Amino acid sequence: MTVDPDEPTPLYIQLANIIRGQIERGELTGRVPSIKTLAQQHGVAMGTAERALVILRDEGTITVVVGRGAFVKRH
Amino acid sequence: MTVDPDEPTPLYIQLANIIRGQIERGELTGRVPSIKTLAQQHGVAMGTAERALVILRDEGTITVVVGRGAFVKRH
DNA sequence: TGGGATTTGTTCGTATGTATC
DNA sequence: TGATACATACGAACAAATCCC
Repeated sequence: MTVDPDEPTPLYIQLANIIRGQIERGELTGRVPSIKTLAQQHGVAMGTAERALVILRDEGTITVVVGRGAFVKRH
Repeated sequence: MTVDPDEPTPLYIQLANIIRGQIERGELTGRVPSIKTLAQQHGVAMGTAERALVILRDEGTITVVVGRGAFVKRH
């Protein structure tokens, strides 16, 4: 499951949706892959991957620590 | 009043603060200057000015319409 | 103490897309 | 049609925080 440039939905929103889905299904726990890794895996720019993390952070799905990475929040 | 690159506060936040202040003091009503104009006036990149508008939009200070511009919200 | 690697954050410039006038 | 304006995306560079050795 990855991003589709032909979809009308912006790439950074698509990527946020994908990651959120993985978290909700329990496929992704603990540490979220780095921005660089996410960008490479999905074929997008790092700036685009970063925007996806901002969405997930703002909605409370993950916590982000500069220099360490992003982590899935436990409720 | 403009932005200061030597301040630790990010430029896009400084710019958002400046515009919000102008709105609160009644110095800025109706239409907010375009992203291009804001960028030129404050000596920042358009991407930086755009991020400032996103902040003001997300906090409900302005409304943004693609192709038209940004507008101060009346309460 | 220090240096290097990793990672997120900010900023710039540019290009393209989409909507409005 | 053309001009204007916001939105998305890319690539690059640098800063700041963290971690490990």
